Amino acid sequence: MPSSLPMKRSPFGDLSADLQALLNGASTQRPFGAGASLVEERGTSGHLHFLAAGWAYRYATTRDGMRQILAVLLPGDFCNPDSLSLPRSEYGARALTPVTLSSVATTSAMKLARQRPELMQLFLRAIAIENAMLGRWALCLGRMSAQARLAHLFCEVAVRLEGLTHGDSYTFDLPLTQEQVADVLGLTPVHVNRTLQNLRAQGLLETRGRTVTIRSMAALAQVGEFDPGYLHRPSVAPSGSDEMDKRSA
Amino acid sequence: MPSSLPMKRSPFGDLSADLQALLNGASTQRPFGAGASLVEERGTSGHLHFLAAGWAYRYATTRDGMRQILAVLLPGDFCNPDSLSLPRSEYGARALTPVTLSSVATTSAMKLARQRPELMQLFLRAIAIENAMLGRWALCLGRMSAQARLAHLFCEVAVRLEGLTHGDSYTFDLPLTQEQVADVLGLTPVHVNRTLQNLRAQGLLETRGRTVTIRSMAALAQVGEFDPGYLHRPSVAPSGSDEMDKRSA
DNA sequence: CGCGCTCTTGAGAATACTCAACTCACGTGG
DNA sequence: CCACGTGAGTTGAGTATTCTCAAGAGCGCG
Repeated sequence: MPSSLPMKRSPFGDLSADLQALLNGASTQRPFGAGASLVEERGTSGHLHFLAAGWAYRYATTRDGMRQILAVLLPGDFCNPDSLSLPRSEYGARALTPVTLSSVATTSAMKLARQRPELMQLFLRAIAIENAMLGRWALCLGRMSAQARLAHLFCEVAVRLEGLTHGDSYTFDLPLTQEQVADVLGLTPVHVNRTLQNLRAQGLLETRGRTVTIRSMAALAQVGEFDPGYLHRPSVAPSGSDEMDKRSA
Repeated sequence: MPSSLPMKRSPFGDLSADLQALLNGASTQRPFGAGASLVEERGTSGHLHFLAAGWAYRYATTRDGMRQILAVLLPGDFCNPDSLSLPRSEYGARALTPVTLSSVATTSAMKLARQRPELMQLFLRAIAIENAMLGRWALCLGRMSAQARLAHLFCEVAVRLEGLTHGDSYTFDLPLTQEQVADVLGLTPVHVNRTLQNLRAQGLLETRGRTVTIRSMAALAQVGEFDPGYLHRPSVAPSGSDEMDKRSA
């Protein structure tokens, strides 16, 4: 049931004409409820899923059921870009909020991509950015404190949302429970709770319900060693000139 | 200085004719000594580097100089596959042993790839596999014990080397110091040392100098929750039928 | 022979975890 | 309208894993 897409933008710049065509032409667009499974861990669905609306996450689990969230997915992200070249998905994906998913058979996507180098390059770029984000996250998991990881997460989400910034302060809704945040950070929910209280006590953050307010992005970025360059967003200065961390908490 | 490549195989299957052509035609092939910097962190070299011989690693660092190794690179791997679509590299790469590097300007690589869909798909697949490996590693860093991470690392390297297996036992040379292993695992060298002693005491491993012997891959894979499927190697059964973990330590 | 690098060991400390209980907000049904 | 149940957030106390600092042993190389 092709229909025109709500998304005009994506993290890869404006939604390219080719991608629009692919999604409008060959895709089915479907809603899912919060918590729904969008991609099966170790599944072989053969479909590429584009998150047209809503939040989701990618995760992997250990044998004893512990979960690591590998990515928080925002509108305009692909749920499983690697499905284009790998037969099976190594991770699962679930909806955090009600979502709208545009799905295309990977065969159709690749067929069009072979004809349109621009689309192919968009795919390549999408996976490369996933890579940069995962690499950055591995650095956080392996080498940064709980507090720094939490700060980094908030900074990243704030920047990716491109929320309206009032000066140096950002406000947004984060549809993640502390337990889910713990699964992103590789921590326990209890420890996330206490770390969050630290950040609040330092005046870096405020939370009311699911609404997060970053008091000073510069200060929080300092704590989380956050430099937005790795996101490769057109809207962010290509780095090198870091106006961001000239301040301290 | 084009010359014929020593590599006949790569992790992506036999080295495709197109890749051979690219590397033989437009590339410069250069040797580097152990420890040499192959890719600059945050650099913008504009070159794709193919590791024709030797070991290397990809890494990222924190502000205070701590290092996380993001990938161990073996012959046949690309050092920086994302250079194809991203202008700046988020990580650095260094040689672990003396290496031979085949380097191509990313513009040349992409130019050829636009003409040869097979090459483009090889690139896409290479990045997708990087992604799968990084995702798996994030799971290890976030949710697995020091012992499990170490076991996982040994299993992964053994499988990727495709070393000759004597029954269930693997032997290979690992040109990593314990400090470098610590940087892979997100641990301190001291703790790596002690964890290694644990694995040895359990009879899972032996080490003599840089030579590692995995006594029982099945048992070690059990400890490290290692399932080779995520490597997407042609030589490994596509998973589903796991003959690997029917045994325990 | 001595220097440097890696590996090893010890002891104490920090970070993060476990278990358990309690609060709070919210929605449902009696 | 209120009792109840549920899920999320919070708090406390004790524990475990991992880190830090420090020093010593082994080994290769100049």
